[in-house]
Amino acid sequence: MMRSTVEKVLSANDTGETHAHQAGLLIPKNIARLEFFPKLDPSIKNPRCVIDLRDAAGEEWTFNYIYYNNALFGGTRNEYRLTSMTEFLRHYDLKEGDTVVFKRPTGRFYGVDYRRKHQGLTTFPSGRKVLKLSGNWIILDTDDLS
DNA sequence: AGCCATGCACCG
DNA sequence: CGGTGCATGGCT
Repeated sequence: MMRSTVEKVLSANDTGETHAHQAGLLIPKNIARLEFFPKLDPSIKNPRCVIDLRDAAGEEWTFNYIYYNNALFGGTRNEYRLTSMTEFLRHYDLKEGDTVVFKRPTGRFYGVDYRRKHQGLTTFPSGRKVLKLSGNWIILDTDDLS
């Protein structure tokens, strides 16, 4: 399926809040499989490519998209990452729980955007979202809040 | 599968 | 020499 956008809720490690000097976010395999990002050749070790992006404010960024795949070469790694995102994450002060949105490129540039975490937004095991307000009021079905 | 963590190389 | 990212190991 050719989706036009993908997004990920940032982990603490993604944003650097755990003080891991890891600088980027882990891409879940199901997103990698969409081939939303360029396909990386698994026959070579740690294949990568550069991704040019533009955000809603018109700022341009360059991330690296890497497939750490040494598991296919006798090691233990088998995961995708977008790296070199520190500048972007700091520029918008993105934290754990915030969401980064990627839009399929029209020309040379992918689109990047972000959405702040709702304060008090939680997700029930059923997948239903709940926004807690003051005074014990809550809002159910928060799809239209985005 | 996903997140947390780190030794070291590189670079200002 | 301090900050950053690479490449990898470790834990859940």
